[in-house]
Amino acid sequence: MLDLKLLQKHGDVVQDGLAKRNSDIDLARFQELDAKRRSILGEVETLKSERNKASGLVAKAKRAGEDASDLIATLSTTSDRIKELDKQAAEVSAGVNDFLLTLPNVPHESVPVGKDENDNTLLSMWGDKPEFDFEPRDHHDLGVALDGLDFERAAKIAGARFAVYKGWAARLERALAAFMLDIHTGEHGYTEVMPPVIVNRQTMTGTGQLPKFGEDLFGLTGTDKDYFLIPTAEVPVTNLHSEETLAETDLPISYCAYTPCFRSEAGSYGKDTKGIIRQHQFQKVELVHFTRPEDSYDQLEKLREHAEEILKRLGLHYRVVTLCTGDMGFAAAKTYDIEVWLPSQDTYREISSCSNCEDFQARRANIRYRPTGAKKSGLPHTLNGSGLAVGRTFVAILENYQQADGSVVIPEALRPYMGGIDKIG
RNA sequence: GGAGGGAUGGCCGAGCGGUUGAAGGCGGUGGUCUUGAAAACCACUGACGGGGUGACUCGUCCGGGGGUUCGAAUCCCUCUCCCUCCGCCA
Repeated sequence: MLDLKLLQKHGDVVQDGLAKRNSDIDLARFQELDAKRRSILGEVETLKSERNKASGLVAKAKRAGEDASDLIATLSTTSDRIKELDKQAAEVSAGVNDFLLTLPNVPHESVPVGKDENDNTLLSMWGDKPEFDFEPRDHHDLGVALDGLDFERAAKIAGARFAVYKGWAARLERALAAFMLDIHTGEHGYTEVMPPVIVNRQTMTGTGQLPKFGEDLFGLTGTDKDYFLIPTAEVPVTNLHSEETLAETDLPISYCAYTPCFRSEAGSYGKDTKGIIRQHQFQKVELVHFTRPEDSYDQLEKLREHAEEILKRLGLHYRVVTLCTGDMGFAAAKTYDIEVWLPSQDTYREISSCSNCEDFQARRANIRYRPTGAKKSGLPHTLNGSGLAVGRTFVAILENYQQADGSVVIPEALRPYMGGIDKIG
């Protein structure tokens, strides 16, 4: 959510930011609504002030045993008017709020302006493409041939876009998660968190999934609760501190969480239908930071480096791109995507997305912090990034480490987590 | 699932329908005293939003929402969460 004051005083800045995001939202309707809200509020607050004073007089009179029926009669009228105005104010405020909840974040000034993913800019590259003296196979065929991935049975028990991991594959998934968590908690200073993967509507609204993107989510039916499956651990972990005021000395707070993620993948029919690149359920290690506003862009660089470190240790070739204004997510002010090389597709695919949401989510979720010595509290910045998407890391390992005989070599760093084996197949 | 009990400021804990934003205590901050510290004593100490350069001022908030009333922390309804007992269960 954007700062109401920013919209009131610098609507042009917001309108400009929206334009860069290819949004055609018109702020005029908002300005009108907000002016109405403020005018009603001014009137009703004056009336309330009068009512409070008169109420005190009634109390005084009653205590003195005097008659106050005249006063009470006057108050009755005032009170009716207040009720009416309060109701109007609530309606208009709800309208203002609903509108605010649909506005995306304003891009940071360092973000390249562009229309879509073709305008993203290359930040860096690491490693080299592996060379094969044979035609590399894709992870789907490798996984099936090595009896690790079973799509047919997954389709039987659940449907399309699900997979069963068996034997070495299940072990590899678990090994990758443990490997990532150990590095982030042991070397990068993160605190591991295991949150609920089912959350309520308020939580989904806090990070920005709702009210606009409900079609991307799985909701739970057959219960009178308003429950949703999380699309990323960013949702429960960022909301961990919703409705709280943190001390400045608490910051930065850094959490990592390994959770399943659920996405309906509405509107992606026909995309990545083969294999486990795009699933309804996948596992991810997520990194989440709460920082002071002045520290958040330094923290974004660190966050990106933490995610990159995993790929370096696994020896996987990747590149980093800065997302342009037109390609960024709803809540982000700036985003780096880390893309890993996939030989079968002869291209780079997203394996991590690291974003600084600035105070956008903090304002929605009412996460505050109090600068040391300050009277007023402020809004911390929140950041999140994958570190990494485990399923896609699984894919990258299979494809990049495959051998001519159809076997797959286990990267050195991962062997302790795989019971010491150095090869699958 | 059944029965009962709760939710008040950073924490504990009072609170007759009428100067109660809320007693008291703890904690915190400042001060007095002291060589220093502790103790003791004194003062200050909630959040959010609006207005004013400022001293300041107005409004809202006692788990959430709704209702009764001139007036609600206090009465009624409802929801959520927590606790105790029974049942079921990993």
